Amino acid sequence: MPIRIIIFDDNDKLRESLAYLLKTQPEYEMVGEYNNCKEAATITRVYKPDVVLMDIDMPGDSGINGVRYVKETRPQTSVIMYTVFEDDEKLFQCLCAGANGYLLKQTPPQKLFDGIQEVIAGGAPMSPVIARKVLNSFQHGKSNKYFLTPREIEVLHLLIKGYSAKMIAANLDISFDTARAHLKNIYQKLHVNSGKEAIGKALGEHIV
Amino acid sequence: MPIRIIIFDDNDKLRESLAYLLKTQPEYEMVGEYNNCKEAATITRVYKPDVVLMDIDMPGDSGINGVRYVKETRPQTSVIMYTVFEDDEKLFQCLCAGANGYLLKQTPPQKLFDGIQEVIAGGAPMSPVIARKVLNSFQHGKSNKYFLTPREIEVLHLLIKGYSAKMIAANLDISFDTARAHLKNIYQKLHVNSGKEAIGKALGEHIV
DNA sequence: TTCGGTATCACTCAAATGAGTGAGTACCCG
DNA sequence: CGGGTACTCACTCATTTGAGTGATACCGAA
Repeated sequence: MPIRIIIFDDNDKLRESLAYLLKTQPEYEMVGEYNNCKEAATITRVYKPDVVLMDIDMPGDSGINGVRYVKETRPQTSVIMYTVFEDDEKLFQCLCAGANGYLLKQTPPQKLFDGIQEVIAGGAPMSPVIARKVLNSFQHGKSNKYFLTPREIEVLHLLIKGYSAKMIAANLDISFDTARAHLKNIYQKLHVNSGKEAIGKALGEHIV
Repeated sequence: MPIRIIIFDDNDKLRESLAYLLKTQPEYEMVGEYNNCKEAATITRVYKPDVVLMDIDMPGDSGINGVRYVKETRPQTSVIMYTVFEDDEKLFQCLCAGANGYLLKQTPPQKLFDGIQEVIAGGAPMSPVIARKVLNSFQHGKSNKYFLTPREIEVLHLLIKGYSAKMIAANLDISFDTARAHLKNIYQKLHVNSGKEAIGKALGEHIV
């Protein structure tokens, strides 16, 4: 059974030649090509594609919204971004919108075919420079610019898990008042005045 | 100039056969292989490898610490995790520690070679299932599987910012008790029983 | 029109929390 | 040895919070 593919790209020449290229391969079936993604939801619902190739820069709704339309309508459809942008902002917006792959337009056709196969197999094809950016985004290690002591970090971890002072005391085998003392010190160091603020700050600034 | 490679893996048989395999390729130079990563920092400083293949499950320091040692000592060295684990926890710990790639041990040799070339070229080789996990981690698509109402989402946002019930009431221009009523409903829907837990759950599960 | 959901508000009560103050022990480092 | 830091614990006090109960008003769907 051929892989059903739809392309959204406002560059007519590129889109058509890409469609032509895919049609020459027996394992793919082009079920649609569009120069905008306004109707992406309807199109997806009607044609049930296995794979969608989505450009970003299109008139009207951008491809970032296009991803949302497709994934909200039919989550099992794999969406591969196919664009010239290696801009961080757009990249992460696409990923957050649920894109399953991200290939730059400089990708040679054979690699594009590989990517389609990979995404069908449950993978996530990415151009090397993109994959690197994605992994780099994880390297924001705990800074600890607030000079929390080891014990305070332990307490903060439990606090983030939603533990009350009493539970923290029991968990660390210290007295209730000691747990509260640690919490007070943590709040001072983080310049907050409640556990809720501390949790927000800790999670937001990746302190832990 | 050959690519200088070091392997850390406590499986002697696998490590040695891998080293042998790499030695047969003229473009690679094996400059070391170790069954633990205790001295990874020193080894990295002395031998200046271009690429490090790092297992996770090793006696003593785990490969996750190994990544830290290598990247702290010599950031320009690329570290590729090479392991059987596709466990989420370990995966993201490795990425946060600065790994530049993540290949499962089931990867055929040719793909491993490709991965080494890719990482040298500035890419981030990942096994398909890993790449998919990584991209999935970005899909903060507000799931709202807890059926929060629009108003409750507003309240939750303020709660996450550390606002007290009184502040939420003032901010939304509603009474103190109404704000508390919304909070109580939110806690019920999230199956928690404190604001701290709600914040933890909301941020942890990317509800908002 | 009735029913359900949402949003609003009020009251009570026990428990938890934040803030302040003080103090003892242990350890490392100079 | 002395000083600093971390960790521990106790007590008070006002405020906040979670939980329970009940009520009113609006709106859209059945």
